[in-house]
Order: sequence, then C-alpha cells, then structure tokens
Amino acid sequence: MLPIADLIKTNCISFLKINNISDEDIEKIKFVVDINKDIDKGDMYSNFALVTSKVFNQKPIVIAINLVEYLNQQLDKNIFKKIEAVDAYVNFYLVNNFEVSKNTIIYHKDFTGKKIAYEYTDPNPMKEFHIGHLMANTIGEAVSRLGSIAGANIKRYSYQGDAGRHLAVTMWGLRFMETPWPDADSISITDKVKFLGLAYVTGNKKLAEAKEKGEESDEYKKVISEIEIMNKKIYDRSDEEVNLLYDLGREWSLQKFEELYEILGTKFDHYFFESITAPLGLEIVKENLTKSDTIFSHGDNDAIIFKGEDYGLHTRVFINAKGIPTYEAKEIGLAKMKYDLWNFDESVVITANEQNEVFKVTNKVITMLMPDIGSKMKHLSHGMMKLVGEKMSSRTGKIIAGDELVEDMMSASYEKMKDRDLTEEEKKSISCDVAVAGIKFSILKQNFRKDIVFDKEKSLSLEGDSGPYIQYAIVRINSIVKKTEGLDIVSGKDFSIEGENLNRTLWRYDHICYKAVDEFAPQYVAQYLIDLASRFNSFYSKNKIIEDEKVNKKLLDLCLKTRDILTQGLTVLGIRVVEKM
RNA sequence: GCUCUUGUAGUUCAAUGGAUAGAACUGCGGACUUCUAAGCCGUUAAUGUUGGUUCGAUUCCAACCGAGAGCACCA
Repeated sequence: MLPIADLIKTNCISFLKINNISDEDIEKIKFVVDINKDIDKGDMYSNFALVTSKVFNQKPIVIAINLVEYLNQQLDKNIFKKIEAVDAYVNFYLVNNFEVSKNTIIYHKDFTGKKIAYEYTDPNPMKEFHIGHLMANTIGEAVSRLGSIAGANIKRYSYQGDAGRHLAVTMWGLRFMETPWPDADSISITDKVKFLGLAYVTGNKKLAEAKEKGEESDEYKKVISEIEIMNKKIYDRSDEEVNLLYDLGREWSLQKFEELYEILGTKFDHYFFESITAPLGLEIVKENLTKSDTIFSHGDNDAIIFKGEDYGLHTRVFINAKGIPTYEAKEIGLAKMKYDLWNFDESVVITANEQNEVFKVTNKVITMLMPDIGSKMKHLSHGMMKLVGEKMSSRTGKIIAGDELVEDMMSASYEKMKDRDLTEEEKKSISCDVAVAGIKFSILKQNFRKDIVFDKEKSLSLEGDSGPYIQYAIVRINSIVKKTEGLDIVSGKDFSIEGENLNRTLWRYDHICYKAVDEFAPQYVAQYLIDLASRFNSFYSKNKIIEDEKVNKKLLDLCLKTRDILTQGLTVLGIRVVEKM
C-alpha cells in the first residue's frame, strides 16, 4: 500500500475506533481506498460508507458526511485540497504538486531484497521462434522488470530444448526434404533456420500421415521406431553424421535467437539446455527409485511414472520405455541446476497455460524430492496466441514467425516515416523499435492470462491504443523541447482543464506500478500509459507551449514530467523509447 | 467422458460486489494559414441464458448453452 492510500486508511480506521466500533467488527470491514477512475470525481475515492453502513446502522450518506468532517480535521491541507461526500462515496482531491522521481522504486514486501529468478521465452532450437515465443518473452520481460522496480534482485533465464523428441522429428524429417542441407556460407542464418523449421513440419506431417493408417499399422510402427532410434542417437551421441548435422543446426538456431533477443531488448543472465538437465533429471529420478519409499512407480512398457491421481493430478511419464528422460524429469534437473547456480528465494517460470497441468505435477514432484526448492517455485501462465480463431501450431507450420512479424511491422513503420528528415540509418533503427513496441504493447495491454487473438493486418496499422501512440507522445515532447532552445522562458498562466487533468494523472504512476507489481499485471501500466499519452495529446492540441517566441515555463515543466513518466513506464514494460519518428 | 480456463458494443480488448460498464478499430460527422495528423473533437453501439446469495451482481455461486486447453511415454 502506498503512503497516501495508507494514510487515508489509517485515518478511516481511527474514525471507526472513536465511534466505538469493536475491534472484531473493524477486522471484518474491507473498504477500498483507490484511484478514482473518473478523474472529474477526484484523485482518490473510498467506499468506506457503503461498507460500514451495517456496523454503524446508519445510511451511507450520513456516514460519508461524518467521515469527511473527521478527515478534514485530521488530514494535512497541504496534501489534501478537498475531501467530499458524494452519493455515499468519499472523494479526495490532492494538491498535486507531484515531483517525478528519476527512477521509481516501489518497495513491496514480497519483492524487496529477494532473489527472484525469472525463466521465460524457452524456444527450441531447430524449430521456429514464433509469435507464441514473442508473447512469452514480452510478458516475462515485463514481469521481471516489475520485480526489479519492486526492489528484488533478479536474474533472467531461458531454457532451450536442445534435446527431446521434437529434435528427433526434425532430424528424421530431413530425409524428406527436397532442398539440400543449407550449410553454404551464402545462405543467411534466417534461411538456414527456416529450413530447419520446415524439416520439423515435414517430419510431423509424415508422422501424422502414418498415424492416419492406424496406430497398429506397420507403417506407423516403422515411423515411430525410426523416430525413437533418432531420439536415442541424439541423446547418446552415438552417430557421427547425426552429431554433425545436429550440432550445426543447434548452433544456427541459437545464433538466430540471440539476434532476436537483441531486437526485443532481452538480456538473459544464463541459458539452460535440456541436453544438460536431462541426465541430471534422470539421475535424480533413478536415485529415488532405489529408495523403499520411492514416489515413482513402473507403468506400461516399464516406463517410470508418477501417479498423480493420488494427489488429484495427472499421472505422467518421467522416463520413457526407451530409458530416455521426458520433459517432466528434465524439469526436476532444471530446478536443481537453477538452485545450485543461484540460491533464489523464488523461481518464477512463465509458460503458456497449456502446460498448467504438467507444472502442477512437476512442482509436486520437485517439492517431494527437494522441499526447500519446490516451495520456492512459482508457475505463471499466459493464454495462447491465436490467429483469428485458430490455434497456432508449430507442428503443422500454422504459425507466424517472430522475425517475419517484426520485419513486416518495420516496413509499415518505415513507410510512415519515409518523408521525414532522418538518415537512412535512423529510419531503420527507429522503425525497428517502433515495430517491437507495436507488437509488445498489443500483448501487454491486456490480461495475459487470457488468450490473445492476433490480427496481423490490424497490428500493422500502428494506430489507436498502441505502443507507437505512446512513443509518438514522447517524440512530440522532444520536438517541443528542441524548439525551446535559446528562447525566453516566461512564467505562464495557469493550466487549462486539459493541462490540469494531465498534471493530475502523473501522480498516479507510482500507485499503478504498485498494483501491477502486486498482481503480476503489467497491463495496468500499459493502460495507464495510454491514458497519460491520450491526456497529453488532448493537452497538446489545445495549448501552445511556445507562443510569440516565448516558452511558457509551467507548460514546459508539465511536458517534461510527462515525458519522464512515459519513458519510465515504457521501460518497465520492456519497450524502447525513440527520440524521433 | 473427466479436469481446468473462458463468454462484455459489428470487431479486438478494459473495468468493477456499489457512482453514468471504459477504450481502440470500423461507420458517420467535424476542426486546423497550428510546437510532427502514428494526432485532436463529436457521434451510433455491449455484460450468452435461467436461477440463487446480497441493501446492491456484469463481477460471487449453480445449472444450461457456446468457445478454448489438458488428460502416459511430445514440449
């Protein structure tokens, strides 16, 4: 709770006490002190009177009027300009001489001083980095930055699946490719990675075709067997030719990911790989198996399973019939490795919600095997990225590649800037940052727990509630500031209504950030920034900061404060600010 | 079939146990000899259905209808 809301709450509770309300009743009362959505009704409001109507046995409006009288005596007039009772609500108007701090830190008890590890993005080498990964990366970056402004000591990790059956499918799929293995120097990394993605899709297609003939058909059995053999070859590195192609393909993919992280503005502290977590996970599971009170058991085909049903969860395979550890066993290894690397106080893993059930199982198992690690694991899941109603699937190739989307957005942005007086280099760099802002903001402006329907055409328009809209407000301020250089500064007249509202909106930033931190909800910050930028644009259209070659100091200060908050806000969301556009 | 998530303007999203359910896009209509029009101003339009709890439900609960995800050797 932030100072002002806290101050109001404390005084409301004093009001209850002097009215002889019992401590038990006070305990039960849950009233709200929050920002007023409608700025015309004040800066903050409380529903105190509505909630306490019963214990006072009075009409809410009577309580509200009494409370206002009391608060007017108690609260500092230098902070509270006006307190009034309207329709049983109590509204607070603040003096609003708010000073912008350069780097807002919101101290939050769940974060301050804690070591928090964030794992997100998790693309798999030899498969395309698609907009689902973009979504996870965007959310993870914003959530980790929220942790950082809340006072936590944070690390960023990505876990990349360089072992497992998906790779076997890619490697097996190679034999059906019509184009040759693209290891010529003339071929770009992008095209090389695209080739691998296509091999994966081709492999899956062949697998699906075989499956259509029936799971008992000879063809399906043959295909499954071939893929399993390939999986084993990759796992134990027993085939030189496979090793060669695999190592090269893995390298290309990682290189491509690195390029994307640079564009997106993520810097990971460490990468974990399945090829390393797999043997460790296998070892931990096998060791537990030797114990008399082992939590694992033998399933069909001698697979090693965890019977989740005993705990209201799914039963899942940890080691498959061929003795290869699955995703589940690898998660155990990963948890141990993470903890050994950096003794975190909390480990947050961000994935799509299709993995919710698996994480319930693996977190349960980790807690049983390593209680002090398991109790610190938190799974944060986001909705799926859908393409206008359809599920995206990298298996079938029904995806939008991350880099292609960024490129398309860049062209759209570049097109808008083509007549500006900027160098070619500037245009390129700006259009890239604007493109990323557009993509990231469209993800962050909504509740990430729900699915996001992605409409590429609409996203390319770069208009309305968007990242570029906010960047544009900053650019306009930069432009004004530049024009003020060398001009006389005069103390101007009072704010117009637009200026007043803009000024009153600035103060809300800290409060919004606190809520965003508290609820892992970057969308609060995103929505706020739209509100702030929109108020700035209204202000801008009705007020002249520079008039007759003279700069109105009051208005210029307001612009500078607005720019600071917009910049801080975008930074928290992991979106870059541009100087010009 | 079982489990979980979800249903708000034509579309994509907000919000909330309580003040007139907010935006954006689209449509229609404006302003501008103006510091960047990726902008500003106005306008039409929505809580799936039926019950329940409550002083008050779009929000909580139940059922139904619709959508999505998961449910043993993929991740």
